[in-house]
Amino acid sequence: MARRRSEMLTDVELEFMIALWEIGTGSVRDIMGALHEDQQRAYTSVATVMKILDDKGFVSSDRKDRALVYSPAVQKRDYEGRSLKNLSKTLFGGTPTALVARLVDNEDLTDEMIQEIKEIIDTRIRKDDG
Amino acid sequence: MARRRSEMLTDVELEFMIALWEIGTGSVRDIMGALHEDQQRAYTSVATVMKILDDKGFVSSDRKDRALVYSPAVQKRDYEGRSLKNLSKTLFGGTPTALVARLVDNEDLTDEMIQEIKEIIDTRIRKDDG
DNA sequence: GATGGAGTACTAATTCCCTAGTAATTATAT
DNA sequence: ATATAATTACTAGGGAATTAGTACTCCATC
Repeated sequence: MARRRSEMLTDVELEFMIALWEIGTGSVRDIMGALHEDQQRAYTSVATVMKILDDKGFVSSDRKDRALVYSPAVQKRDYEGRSLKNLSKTLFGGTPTALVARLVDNEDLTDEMIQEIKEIIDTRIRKDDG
Repeated sequence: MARRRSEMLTDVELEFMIALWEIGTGSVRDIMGALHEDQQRAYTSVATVMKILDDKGFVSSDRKDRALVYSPAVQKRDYEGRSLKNLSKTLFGGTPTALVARLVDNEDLTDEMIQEIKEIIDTRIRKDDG
């Protein structure tokens, strides 16, 4: 611990966290193997970023044999929520409503997607009632 | 022009763009005055960032008298969409549905907000039909 | 005990962001 | 014309991100 300058992950840090979230727990070598990218990275580069993530509090580490095994200290769903809150705050005046309005504004969205979104909302409303 | 390393604005750049979007068009001094922040910034700092935004293509500049007058080259709604697409891609597997699901997952959301969101969706669906 | 392999820590180089000062330029007022 | 004010261009320095090399530690095996 100590860094924690930003609450948000950088692009590369996010890539690494996504890999770790997928495998749940893993060594540097495991994480290196789980990365989705085309770009090759040296083993030591991966190790360095994992240490930074540890410093920032996004992961925790345990020593198994001689290797460090990393686990997420922040769950993906939490970070997703944090990201949405951040985006909502910085760009949509803190109102999630405006965010959704812009989202469904997008021409790329198919009717099916809109329907799915509608169902998500309706489900949430029904859950509140019940 | 020339930089355009990232499609996305940094935090400070976004602050400045928000100021410019609000006033529509303005000189360095105008933008400095429109900034929402507590933090004071030197005139030359604002000028430097505006030049970078120009280099990156987010604004255009015209000389009026001796001063440069900046205008957005990217509209706020476009950047909002770009941000959502980016977030959707990096964190939600490219599916806006998952993004909305996480958004309405948030306990902070009041019933009123959920209702508003529902109306936004319903309006969009009706618009498609009509 | 020496050697080798695996892993971590340390360090470094590059690049970009952020801030702001100084110099140069241009216009205005006297 | 000269002094003054405003603005931009150039420059620099600190901090962080990214990448990766080197050195060092540990353990196992010969």
